Amino acid sequence: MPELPEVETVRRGLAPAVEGDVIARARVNRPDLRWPFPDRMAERLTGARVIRLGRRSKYLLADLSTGETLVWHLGMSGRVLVSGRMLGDYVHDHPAPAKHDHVVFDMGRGARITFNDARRFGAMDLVATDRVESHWLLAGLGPEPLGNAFDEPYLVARLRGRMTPIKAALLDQRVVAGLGNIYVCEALHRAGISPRRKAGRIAAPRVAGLVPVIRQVLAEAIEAGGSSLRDYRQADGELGYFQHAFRAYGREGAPCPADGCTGTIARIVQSGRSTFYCPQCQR
DNA sequence: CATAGTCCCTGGTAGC
DNA sequence: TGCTACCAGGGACTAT
Repeated sequence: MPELPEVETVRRGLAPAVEGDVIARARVNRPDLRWPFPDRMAERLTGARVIRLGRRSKYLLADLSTGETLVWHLGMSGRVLVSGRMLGDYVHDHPAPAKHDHVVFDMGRGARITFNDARRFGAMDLVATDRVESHWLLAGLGPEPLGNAFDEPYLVARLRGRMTPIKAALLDQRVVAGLGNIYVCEALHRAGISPRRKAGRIAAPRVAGLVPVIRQVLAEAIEAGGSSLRDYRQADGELGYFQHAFRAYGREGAPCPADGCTGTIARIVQSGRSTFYCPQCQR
């Protein structure tokens, strides 16, 4: 799935196709993804104007003229494709209907938005716009890593006393919202911190050092249009290219790219997921 | 509360 | 165009 940079890339690609436009017709091809869709979702979306397309963590948030907000998660394998016309320009032909095209929006200005999600871990819900922040999926999320609330004193305080490995702590969306397996591995590699170290046992200055590193790696990934491994694509169908900049993720057995390091990237499993790191320079 | 493990689902790939 | 095992970007739920 898309982690924060991928969702932000999708948001940027989608916004010009939908903001200010009306959902002329919403088609919902099945009753659920991870959870049942809200009652009468297609009817509630059809005719609504999209005021703004925002993002919180890995969630897209489409504020509608009806006073509701569409809360949209792409899960692990969710893809969003824009076809037809965007801002008066032809993007490309509508794709042939494909397996796992679960929700399709035909916009008034001629864009078509297709949400395809093979694994169906994605989700959509509708909530009153003035209560988005208390939606059950969003209420417990920690600060945005690129926002002002995520700073060195916050992270140090938040991890104090925690016995869980730093890898798991950074994946915990209550600590910081939007990091996933790839960018946690990349941030820890850049910071020179072992993913196995207990979060609360890392010297405060080193924890503090994670803050700018996390910001930097996310910013670079957004700049690159995200990382394309299997499913992820930008909204225009193009691949992101940050995967070519990975220093640790997916590089088991390859030489560590850190300056002066002669180590080899290793793969271990932590809480059931792969962690890639350099045992030599990440301590 | 914090933590670790399981499960949801499909599809791609490696190995036989 | 065989079969099987394993792996995958998330995260809620359960048990301890």
